[in-house]
Amino acid sequence: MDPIFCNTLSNNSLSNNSLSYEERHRMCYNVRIEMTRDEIADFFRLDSLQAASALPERDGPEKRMTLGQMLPAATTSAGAVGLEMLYWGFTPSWMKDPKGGMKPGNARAETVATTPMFRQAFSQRRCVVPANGFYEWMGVKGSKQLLPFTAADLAVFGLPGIWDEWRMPDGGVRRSCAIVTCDPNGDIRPYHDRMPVILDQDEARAWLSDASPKDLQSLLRPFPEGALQAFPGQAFKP
DNA sequence: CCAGACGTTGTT
DNA sequence: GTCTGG
DNA sequence: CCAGACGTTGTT
DNA sequence: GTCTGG
Repeated sequence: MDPIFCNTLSNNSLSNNSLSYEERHRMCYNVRIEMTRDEIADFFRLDSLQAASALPERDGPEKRMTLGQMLPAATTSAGAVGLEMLYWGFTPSWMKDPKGGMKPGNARAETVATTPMFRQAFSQRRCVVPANGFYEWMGVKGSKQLLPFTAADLAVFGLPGIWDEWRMPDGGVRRSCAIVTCDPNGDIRPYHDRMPVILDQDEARAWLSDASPKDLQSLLRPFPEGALQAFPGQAFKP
């Protein structure tokens, strides 16, 4: 059995940045990525050997991923879909010093195609992060908890994103991503005014294809109402 | 015209 | 790199 | 969420 | 007072 993904990827300097506790946890999306590499490969219809070579093994029990960590993602290179790890926090190629700079973890569906920061990535560098859940804040100020959601009919689903590559002075590169958000559906609206765009297998492939901007944009809509399940009994304090 | 921004979300 | 704000 | 702005024009 | 920017 393949190992399972975890929250903390040791030996990776990119995940070990200096975000404060507050900075890490005020971010909108807390994503659940708890699946085998085979399950990830299956979702993207890729060979499990490729997943095994591109993605690291688990090194801990955590499964809630947040900004500043490395995420498994499918990207397209020379027309072929492959897997890699991307830093969550979009770091544009023109950024002078990625430490402390602007590194958004989300891109709005309404603006991702046109806003200067994202436009080129939208047309040329799209990715999909596999997930099997996400979390929304629940409760009153002072005692908020993270409420888990899953997609009723999708054990694994895809979170569309965009990525860019930042060249380090020493010649190394950091590939990073942002995940696309949209209006909430009726399941999420009680908790938040945004939600991640959620794609099934076919839609994920379409997002990774060279589809027209119009067709790409049409993928970025709220998940059908009633298709998400909340698990209040599993809510937790981070 | 040039300097500076360029993004998202919102809690312990 | 490209747009915007002063 | 809080601090700070809140107006206009626009160059050698 | 209300909007915007961070």
